Amino acid sequence: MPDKSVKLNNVTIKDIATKANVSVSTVSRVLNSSAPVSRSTRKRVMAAIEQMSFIPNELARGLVKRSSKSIAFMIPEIQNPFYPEIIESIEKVTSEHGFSLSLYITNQDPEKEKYYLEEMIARRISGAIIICTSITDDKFIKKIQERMEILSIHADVHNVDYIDTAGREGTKDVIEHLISLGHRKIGFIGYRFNITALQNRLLGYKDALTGYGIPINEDYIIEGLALENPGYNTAKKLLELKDRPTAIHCFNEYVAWGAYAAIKEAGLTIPQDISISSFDGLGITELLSPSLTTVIQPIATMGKLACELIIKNILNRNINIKQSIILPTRLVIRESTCSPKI
Amino acid sequence: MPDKSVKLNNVTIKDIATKANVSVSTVSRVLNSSAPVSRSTRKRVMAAIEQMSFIPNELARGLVKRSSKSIAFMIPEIQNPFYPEIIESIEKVTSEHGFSLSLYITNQDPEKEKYYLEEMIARRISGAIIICTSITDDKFIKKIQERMEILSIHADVHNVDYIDTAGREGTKDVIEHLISLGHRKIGFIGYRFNITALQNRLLGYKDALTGYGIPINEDYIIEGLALENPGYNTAKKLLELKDRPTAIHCFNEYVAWGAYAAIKEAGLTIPQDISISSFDGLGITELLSPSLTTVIQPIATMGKLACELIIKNILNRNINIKQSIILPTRLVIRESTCSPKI
DNA sequence: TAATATGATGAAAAGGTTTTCAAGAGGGTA
DNA sequence: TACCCTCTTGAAAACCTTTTCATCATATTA
Repeated sequence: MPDKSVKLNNVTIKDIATKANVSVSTVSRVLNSSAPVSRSTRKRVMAAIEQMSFIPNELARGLVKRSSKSIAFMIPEIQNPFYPEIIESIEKVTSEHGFSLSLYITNQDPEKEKYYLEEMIARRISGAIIICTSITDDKFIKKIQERMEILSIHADVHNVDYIDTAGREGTKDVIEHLISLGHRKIGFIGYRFNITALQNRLLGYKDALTGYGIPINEDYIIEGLALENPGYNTAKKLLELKDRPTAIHCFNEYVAWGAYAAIKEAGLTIPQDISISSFDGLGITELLSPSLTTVIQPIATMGKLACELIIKNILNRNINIKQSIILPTRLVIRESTCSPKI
Repeated sequence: MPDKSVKLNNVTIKDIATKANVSVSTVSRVLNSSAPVSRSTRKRVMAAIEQMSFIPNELARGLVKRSSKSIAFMIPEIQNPFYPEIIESIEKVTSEHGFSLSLYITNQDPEKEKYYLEEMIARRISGAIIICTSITDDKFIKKIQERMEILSIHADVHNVDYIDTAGREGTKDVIEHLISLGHRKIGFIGYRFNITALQNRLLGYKDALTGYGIPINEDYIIEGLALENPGYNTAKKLLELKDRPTAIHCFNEYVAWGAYAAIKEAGLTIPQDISISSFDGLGITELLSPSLTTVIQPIATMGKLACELIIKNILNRNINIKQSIILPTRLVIRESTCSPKI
């Protein structure tokens, strides 16, 4: 039987020092190039490291440095393909800078969010990027901030660095597009989480309608979605309305997919029978058919900026002023929207 | 201007000891319930902890415990929705057991894979789950194994715990289904990464054809896919063949989506003009239309088992025998397959 | 030549825990 | 009364680094 047994080989900086016949301080200097070391000693030390395949203990390092050189990303869920996409962009930056990336999935449970943030502090995580958080307890956040950098995406938290995309304006744009096509009965499908981004985009929806003097029909707006198959179930409901909308805008593309399924199942055709629009610009959505009219938010850029900013703050903890960055969106008109049937 | 300035408040076990008028050892005992402490002292200590909002330093803890109580998950990519799905199941288990989860994305670059594994050791990660690895260097793996638990998914690495699903059998099943419908010209679309799982499922494809005496047409098999839009581009190529297949099996569902797009773009209908089948059973795929005939592999179970097994091994490092678990798959016939036109 | 700067190195403290060992206080038993 | 146990606690070592301070040798400057 194959035996994967183990002898815990733990060579330390001390062993290297002994082998290279120098002090541990010198080894440390070689390791970190933190002070000049003569060419010959350096060579000896390097050789010892190589021979003993020494790997420095980051735990000990972090202990004295008071930081673990790692970033946490706290997300409500991961099934929505928006998250993998932004994770990818964040991971790229962390790995470039020698930070590791920890993932925390909260299901947007505020208790869990708080618990995780404290856990991050325990682990001396250097900084946390939180997205779509539901925490509103400013005092708590302030306490956390005393111990760790935080940056929030898609939710404007008091005194916390903030990155978002122009959800209100972007949504207004696409709704105006629908209106310009002749739609007056426009549905709005929200999302399972009650996040500020949702409220924000909903405002854009109302802006557009109001701007054109179209009364807001609350029956057309569905905010809190079911846990399973969000989008699918909601779209179904909208389709069952006596005076059903001729167009539906979906808060995000994950929801739009569900709507697509529901509409096809009902035997209706997009866009002839009903127009669909959405918000996100996910790579994967480009495979949808008919292609989806959507508001593209620069997801990768958002992740990249967020991560770069938090790393900058970590490396240079004296930047004390809250930063806010709102990135522009871009409407892309594709096949899923057209004028309503007369 | 809002000022988020900081005074690094770092209360330690020592401060608690002073405040509660006990020794640090006693505080530690309270913290870990590692030894009996009298009711009254415990109370005083707890009060001090509460009052000073003390959070123990996991770095220091990990240093003496020689482990950071964290699991790493190393994946080649994250765009394929298979990964979020398995991440979710793993995160559930890690968080239940008080482990944190670190994510490493390798793009299946063997150098990066090695680099990351060493980084994990530096960080005293307790265990690494690796999936679809391309590392074949047994010596290297053995060295890693001396320092950290490893478990491999979808790739059988020498002497490393191994979890997989029955890709060969599952693929054979679905190909036989296509054959039974009357298909003889069956394409196979692979994936962008050259992983053992791919070779494995390809064997199942060949098993089925051979079993029915159908000659294997190499033109119908495409293994190495382009980086962008895998599936889409490949399906296009297959459609352009003079004698094009009447059915296409896709290695995974991410690829199948691309194939759907290509086929619709070519003005063909699924399944009347061409049947499509795949492998995965992703939740998100249920939204595809027409619904996809697929081989369901128990992704969440796989992640859960993997994580539970590695945690068991971490907690109990004397299990020295390689474990292999192969989970069964299940064919689900839906709308995307039918008999070929005569 | 004397004073000073620079380069190379080591010793020891610090970072915050857990763990081992030792010891004191009571209670019970012979 | 003398001895042994158990319960509770503290002191100190260990975990593995980085960093500060000090020392010595050599090179530079006045």
